[in-house]
Amino acid sequence: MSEGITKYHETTEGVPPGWKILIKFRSGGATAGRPDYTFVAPSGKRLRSRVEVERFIQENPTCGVTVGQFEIPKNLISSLGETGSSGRKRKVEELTPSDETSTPRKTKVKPSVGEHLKKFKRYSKDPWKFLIAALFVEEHGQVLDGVVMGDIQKFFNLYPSPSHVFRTPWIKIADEFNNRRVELVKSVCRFSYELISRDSYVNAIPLHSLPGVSPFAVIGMPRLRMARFYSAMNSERFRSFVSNVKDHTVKISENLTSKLPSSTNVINVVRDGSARVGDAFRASNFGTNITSSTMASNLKIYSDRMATIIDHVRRGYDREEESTDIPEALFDTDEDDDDANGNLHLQRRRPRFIYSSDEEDDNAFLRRLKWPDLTDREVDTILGQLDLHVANKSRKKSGSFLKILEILPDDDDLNHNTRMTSWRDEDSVQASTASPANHSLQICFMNELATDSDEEDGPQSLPAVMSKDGSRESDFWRKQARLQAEARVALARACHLAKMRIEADRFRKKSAPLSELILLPPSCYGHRRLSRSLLRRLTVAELDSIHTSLAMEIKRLNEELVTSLMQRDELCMTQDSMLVDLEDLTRFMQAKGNLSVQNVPSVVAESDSPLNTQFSKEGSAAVGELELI
DNA sequence: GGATCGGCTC
DNA sequence: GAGCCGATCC
Repeated sequence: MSEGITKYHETTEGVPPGWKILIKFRSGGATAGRPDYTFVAPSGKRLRSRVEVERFIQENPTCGVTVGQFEIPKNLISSLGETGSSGRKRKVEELTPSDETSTPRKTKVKPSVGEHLKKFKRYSKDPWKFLIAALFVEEHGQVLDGVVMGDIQKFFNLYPSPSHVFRTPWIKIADEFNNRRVELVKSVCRFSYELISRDSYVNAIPLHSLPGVSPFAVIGMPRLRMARFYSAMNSERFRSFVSNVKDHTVKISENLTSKLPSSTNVINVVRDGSARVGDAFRASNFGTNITSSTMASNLKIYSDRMATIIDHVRRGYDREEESTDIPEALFDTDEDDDDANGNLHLQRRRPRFIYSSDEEDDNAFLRRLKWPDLTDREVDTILGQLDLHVANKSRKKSGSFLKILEILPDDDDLNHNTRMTSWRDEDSVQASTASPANHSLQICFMNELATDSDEEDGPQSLPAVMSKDGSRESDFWRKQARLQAEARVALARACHLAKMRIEADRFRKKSAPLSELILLPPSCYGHRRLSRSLLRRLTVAELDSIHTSLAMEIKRLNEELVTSLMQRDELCMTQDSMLVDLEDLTRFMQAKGNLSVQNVPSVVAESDSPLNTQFSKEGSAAVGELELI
């Protein structure tokens, strides 16, 4: 009955003379062990079911048989001793972690859907893995099966962390899957790039506007959990925004208030558990939009928040480096997702801003980034504020350049966070601390408090030089010398910080994917540059769209360049005039010093920086007073 | 077009 | 779980 070479069992039972039945037990897959029957006609025609036999009879009425003559010999199946159910059970037990290859079919045995589900849910302990796995499922179809689970496992074996993806060209990853999942691989790469390089996830929206919510529904992942997942990823921003809305609604400008309804609605749907994944993300994203568009009116609130965020990021990163633990889940996987109140527990866990897997080289990789402890947006914000204040400096006499520089990160400075937090605080108590380490800060407040009168040691003592009292005058000179020394320190520091800033700018520009500069068509997702081969694959419409975007970007950059050049000219002129003032003042001071005071520290007034121009301003005031005498 | 496996329907 | 049929590989 059975043929030795093949795994076929052949019988003539249950079929008319001349016909036969081939019985084959499946050897692999989720349905391993299940028998397949093939009816073979005398002509050799193979039919897979009685339905096909019936169709065959209808098409060949002369064959002289009826469908009633065909019956699967059940007794034979059971006597062969290999039933579908027993086969499947056995195969499930054979499942091992290495149960995946590039050919998911044939040799490998795969678990049941239930097993797939269990395995899939294990991925939820790692947000990145979970999302990648969900994308695989989404791309593959509606239901978990062996093929997609094999591919997922294979993917994670090859690329166990986002940084592995980051380091591998997407085309190579696609190759690993015989280019069967090209679009998916692009999405995965794109998301991984973002996950590893920043703490906001622009591409979460495009990813999930694939019918991306469905996989979570399919596998029973409550939407709230995903909402929480995204909220946790962005929780600092999200929290900041919620606080803004809650605590500062009154203070927020009309412009911002006009945006509130939609944002708060989004938050509410997240809170009451009816949110979809995208809603949670958008809710957090609203926070960034608001800050960018209304920063001017809400600057203080925002800068405080930013300081907190930066503080958290920095501390988070430091701890990241110390820790070798496997990344913790962003949420409790075993708890009930929809708790009694349906509330998100945003505060429950400290978010992880920079993904780090358990591989050492991840940290090495992250260290290679020039500003690993600040996200692009934060750098943007800091630099944006810096630009704003540098631009305003020439117009506002109270603007303090050094004060702004204080908010830039300084590796040697452990106390930066404290100062960052209060850098906008007009009533800061630091004005009176004047610790030796805070030279530049002290100078800041010298400018800041120029009009105050309650500080004895402040610059308001400058007019004291008018006094004929010799001790007061020498006090003035001592102060001047000290301030100049401090200024030099601050200048050296400013130079260093400026270099850092330029480097950061350069790094940001270099690392900015093309998609951040222009609007790319969806088929370009996952690409960091427009290669020739990629362009060849695009349609004319897509190329036209890219061309338009590039033209717009070029125009914008040109305008930006012109503005910057004009600004630079203006600043140069201001600086020149201040230098002249400073020179005059120095000459005057030296002359006066020679006349009235014998023992005066030499004054070196070489100046090529904004700091000395600040000083020259104070000096000019002093000159004015002297001339009155 | 056969072989193989997934997955849907009943 | 059996039967049927689609999808995919070879």
